[in-house]
Parts: sequence; C-alpha cells; structure tokens
Amino acid sequence: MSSEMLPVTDFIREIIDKDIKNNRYGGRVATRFPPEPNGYLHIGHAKSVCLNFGIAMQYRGTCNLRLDDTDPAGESMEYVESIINDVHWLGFDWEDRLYYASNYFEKLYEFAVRLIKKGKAYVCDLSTDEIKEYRGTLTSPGKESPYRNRSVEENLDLFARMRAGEFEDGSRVLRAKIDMSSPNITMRDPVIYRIKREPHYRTGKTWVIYPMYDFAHCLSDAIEHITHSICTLEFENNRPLYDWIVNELIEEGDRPRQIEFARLNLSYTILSKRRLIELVEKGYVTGWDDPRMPTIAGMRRRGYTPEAIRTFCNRIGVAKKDNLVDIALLEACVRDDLNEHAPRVMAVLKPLKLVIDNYPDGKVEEIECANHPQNPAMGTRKVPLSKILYIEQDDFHEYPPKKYKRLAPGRKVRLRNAYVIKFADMVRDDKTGKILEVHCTYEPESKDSLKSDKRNVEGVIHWVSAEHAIPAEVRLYDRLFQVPDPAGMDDDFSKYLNPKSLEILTLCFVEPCLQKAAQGSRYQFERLGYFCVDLKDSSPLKPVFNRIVSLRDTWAKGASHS
RNA sequence: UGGGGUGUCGUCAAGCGGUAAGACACAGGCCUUUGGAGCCUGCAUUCGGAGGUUCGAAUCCUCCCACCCCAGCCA
Repeated sequence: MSSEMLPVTDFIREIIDKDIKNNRYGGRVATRFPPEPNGYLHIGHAKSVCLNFGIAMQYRGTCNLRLDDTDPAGESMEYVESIINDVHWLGFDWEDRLYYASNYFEKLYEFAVRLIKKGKAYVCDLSTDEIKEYRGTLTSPGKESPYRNRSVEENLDLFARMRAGEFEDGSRVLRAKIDMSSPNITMRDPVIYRIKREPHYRTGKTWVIYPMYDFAHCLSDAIEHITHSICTLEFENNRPLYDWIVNELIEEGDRPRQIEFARLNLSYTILSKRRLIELVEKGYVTGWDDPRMPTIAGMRRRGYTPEAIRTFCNRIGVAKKDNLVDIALLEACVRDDLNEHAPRVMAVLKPLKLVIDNYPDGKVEEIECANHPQNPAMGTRKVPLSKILYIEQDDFHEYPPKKYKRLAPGRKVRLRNAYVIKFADMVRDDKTGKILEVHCTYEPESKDSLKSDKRNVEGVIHWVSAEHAIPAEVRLYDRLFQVPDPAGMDDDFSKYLNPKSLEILTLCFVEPCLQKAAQGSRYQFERLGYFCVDLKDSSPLKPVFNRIVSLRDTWAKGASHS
C-alpha cells in the first residue's frame, strides 16, 4: 500500500549487494549522514537521510549521525541542535552513535604526521594566490611548489609549529604530495590543513589548524568503520583523492568506499544552502521555519508529516541523473498520508451569512458528524446547527457559471452532514451591490436522506453555525516561486518569488471542536484542504491554522469560472 | 582545448541481449451527503543522434551531440 513498504532497489543497493556477496567488509554495512552544522536541513538532506538510514535498516547495519564540523566559520551548536531534532523528527535513530569530526582532530593530526613521515605530505609557504597560480588550469598542468621537497624532519617541525600557533593565518598549509600535472585538479597537491584562528564552537581555541574536507571526511569514515560513504555527485571528482588518502593511511579491508548519487532538485523552490540563507536574511520569509521554506523545520511547521516526506524520498528513487522533481509529487505524498489520517471538520474561510428562514429561532441541533467518512473507527463528533450559519462566499453565486454545483437563486443544495436547503432570497448592499446575506428554507425531513431522496440537489456545501463558530486566522500557503526552476534562472532568483505564496485570512470561522485543538494537530477542512494548527502562533484564544496543502480540485483546475 | 559524470513518457524512474514496469502529472468515465476519497480507462511502435555486431539491441561496439561537475587555505 504505502510505497515505503515496497522493496527499494537502486544502484547503490546493488553495489552493496555485490559487496556483501563478495564478503567485502565481512558482510558489514555501515553508513553515516554527515551534515555540516552551518545551516538547517532541507528536503534534499531528507533524501540523503532516508537513503543512509534506510540502507542501514534494510541491511541490519548501522547509520551514524556525524557532524562534519571541520571549518569553524559559520558552524554552531544551534545548527547541531536543529539537525538532531530534524533527523529524529523524520523518524530515524542513531542510538549512541552521534559523532563529530571535531572529536577526531587529534587523530587526524596524527594521520597527517604519518603522511609527512611517509614523505607524502609537505608544508607549503606559498600564498593563497600563489597556490592558485601554481595549480594550473582545467586544461593546463600545474607546477610544483618550491617547498615540495622539504625534508621530512623540516615538515614535521613546521607542521608542529603550525599547530602551536607560531605562524599567521594563511601563511602556511599542509599539502598532500600527489601530482601537479594530474588532469584531475583535485589531485594537484591538495591542501589538507590550514591555519585559521577562528574559535570552534566545540573545541574553542584548542586548535588553530583545521583539516580540510578531503582529508577529514574519508578518515572520519575510516575511524567510524564506515563501509559505504554515500555522498552527492559533485564529490565524484574527489573520489580519487578519497581513495588515495585512505590507501595511504588505512589498512586494507577497513577502507570505506565512496558512492555518489544525484542530489534532489525540487520544482518551484530552491534547495541551495546559500540561497536559503538569503531568503531568511533578506526577509523574504520569516525564518528557517517559515512554512513556505523547503527546510525540514519549515515543512514541519507547515504541517507536512514525516511519513509523507519518507514516502516521497522513497518514490523519487536514487540515481545519478540530474533531476528536477515535480513538487506535485511531494504534495501528492502529503495528501495521501493526510487523507488517511486527518479527521474531517468544517471551517468557513470567507464567510457569507446564511439564514434559514423556516428554522425555529433559538433552536440548536447537535448534528452527529463522521470524523472520517471512510473510516468509522475514527468516530463522530457533534456539531451545532442553528438558524444563522456562515457558508463560503464561493459557494453562492447570483449568476452561477456553467457546471456550478453550489447555491444560487432557485437552487437547492445540501448542507454537509445536515439538511437540504433551498434558496429563498438575498440581501444586497445598496451601495456596492455586494450580497450581504442569503436566505433559504430547509426541508426538515431531509437530514438523513435515503438515496432516493436526492431531489435535484445541486451539490453539497459546508457551513458553520454563526452563534457557535470559533473565529480563527487561516494562513493560505502556496509555492514559494512562480517558475519551475528558480535556481536555474540566470538572474536574481528573488525576482521569481511568488507574491501570493502567503495569504492571511483573519476573519474565518471554524467549528467549536477546534477551540482546543493542539498545536501541530492536523485536520481536513472539508472541501478546502488540509490544515495544521500553527506551532508558534496559535492559541485557544486565537487559533491559527496553516494550510498544508489544498484538496485535489478538478473544478478549480478548469480555469477561472467567473 | 583537460578530467570526471549523465542522457528511457511532461516529471521522477525500472530495465542489466529476447522484443519499453511503476509513480506523479494529464485526459476521459463510474461512484459519491467532501467538484474530496475510491474505482476503471487512455497516455513512449520507442529509449540523445548516426552507423555497426546479432536471428534479435534501450541493453554490446564505434563515432557524434547535449547537459552537469572540477581551477576555496568551503563542504
């Protein structure tokens, strides 16, 4: 039923199958999810989380959570906490295997010393610009640094003094001695340690030198006995370096293997950390957890469920092709999950007063309504009905368009869960001509209609009793961008922001049971969509609902029916 | 002009020499006290292109084309 249940196959699992068959790593499978704590996790990370933890679960292996914190600039505990929170929320657990690359700084230093002793690394005094110049270009080879052939002893001494803080930032680096003429620029004596007097959020001022990604990552994998180090495509160029370092320093049989897959791109949004930061800092959104953001925090606040996100990640598959996944697929996963689990309630977003002329004054009926028409196990609730109701402005038209199945002069409709009503009259504002209220009569015997009792009913509309309804604020969220691929546009992506990505409705009415709805709880507002009680701004005094996603609507799709 | 990758329906994606899965989207229909949900039907004679091998090719070979990544002391 759920796509999560389907057996998952992809090229990575095929590689793992093969490794197991060949008894590589003794049949062991160990993965890791290694974010750098310098930003919030987004749906693209979720793909990686589901992949790494999913594989571990499937093969009865392990998946570590490792904070890849080798560059103190921009990293912080706030991000670590958000990452921990988000991965847990997604439904994954690393037990006691929460690791930090920064915990390995001493070991990594020792590895570097070993590399120097093997004559495979040297301290280079070239400036940043000089290193760049010596590196050559894509099409021309680089040239060797004049410091390349320093003695092991001198290198050892210099490296120790780098650590001791004797040199200025940027004055020296440690480089791997590989091949300055390699067609792969990554292999042209890559920098593996730099001097940086930036306090680290975990190690403080203990270190003034920090290992580079290429050096730290593969060795961190090895330290943790990772078998399959899964990363995104842009690291494919780095794999020869990964293998080189691991071959130099790690025993055969314990060397992790890097496998690359295509990162997720999602239509109508952006997923690059840099641009996400820009959205937040320039105030285009209210924060990392703005419900329009593709961050885990944003989607959580929007009301997306972890189940839906996991299903999505499984449905998109894993491959090496650049992709732009239709956000409609994500929305479909959200609808699938919510359709099954969200209780139904009635809410009127843009109210229009409706009076039932022949309904007794002061009478209140408690109508028993199913919480889920297809699932009786979800029970029922009582909803008050009285003479004066609110209905949706869109559900009445003085001059109904073709195929309109709602209320109009001369027509009958059914009030959802209740009576059939017939149009009687309408009250108009003399000045504007706007309809202020609609009058109807009801058919007292029509509540529990039999099938034969359809009697020319045009359709079904939802309602709420004016006297009993709870005022609420509803925030209608829509796609953040107007174009399918904002990141692919060559000019400023902010030009393509959707001005209607948020519409705030402050005069809505919801049925009484929602008064005490808990923050984060999700409902289907019948005929409208799925809504979530806002995690931050909602309170019993002033309920606030976020639209998670609208209902699939074949009527609305048929262009404008004005 | 170097190197590394990738090209199968509008979008993802199976396929691993035996005659193009599935999902989303889209279009019809049935059903319905949510224009929801559910159900049914349709939707690539063709796999970036051109040659070749083969009884047989999306799958093997050759050449070509397009797109992505790499010249941070970021990850």
